Amino acid sequence: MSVSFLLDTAMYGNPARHLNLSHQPHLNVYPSAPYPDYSGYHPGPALGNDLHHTGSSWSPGFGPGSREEWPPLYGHGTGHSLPVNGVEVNSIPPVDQALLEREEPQDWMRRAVGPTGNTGGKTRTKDKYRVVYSDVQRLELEKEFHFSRYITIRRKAELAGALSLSERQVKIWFQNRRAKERKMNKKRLQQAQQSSTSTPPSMPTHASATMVSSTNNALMTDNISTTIKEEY
DNA sequence: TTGTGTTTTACGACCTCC
DNA sequence: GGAGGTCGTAAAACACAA
Repeated sequence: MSVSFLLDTAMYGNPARHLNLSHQPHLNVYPSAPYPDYSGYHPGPALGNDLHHTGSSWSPGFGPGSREEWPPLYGHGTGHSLPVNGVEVNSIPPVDQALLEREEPQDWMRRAVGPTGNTGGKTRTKDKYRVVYSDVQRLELEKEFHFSRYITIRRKAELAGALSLSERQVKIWFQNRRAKERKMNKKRLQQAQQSSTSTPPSMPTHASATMVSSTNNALMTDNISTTIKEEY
């Protein structure tokens, strides 16, 4: 349990899951929910613990084109650090695998996929069908996602290095994450339509308002791909 | 426990763009 | 042709009610 709960409750207001931080001390790195409102995410004071994302708004335009000009996120010799609760802490050290991994997923990944990406046509072993990313890995991926739904080549490489994931894993994660968001938007839209047909028109709630906003975001994503590519 | 529904990784097929 | 997009899906991991 996990980041998903943290993020769900933080961003989606889903109380269904429970987080036991006492067993995951490393999560103290992120003691508070960095994204109070997922759909209506507005960077502000709440993002004080997210240095590399400050100064930009998470808008349907998905951030400034200057994103690539930022220094590498973690431990690339830049001395970059993340402020936590107003206290500067060292960047998440790539060498601290205990924080990054519940296990050593990359080991079996390398075995299963191999340097060429395939070992005889079957890429999934029966040992482990898939790995479970660590809380830190997922949190950092989420943070990046909330900055921009489409990760650039450079950021993908940086993030992969910082999180001990392959670039392919990062790419797939972003694809799955976008799919998740589309799915949620679709669900919200259906619920809104159902409620609008079954009940008399009423003032839009915060939820429905954010739904529309979020849906618009999703609808706009078709144009984002080209926008991001232009950054390269 | 266990059964069940949901979420999370990972992939293949297919499409678009350069 | 390669890279990366969506879409659909498989199966592990997980949450939770009974």
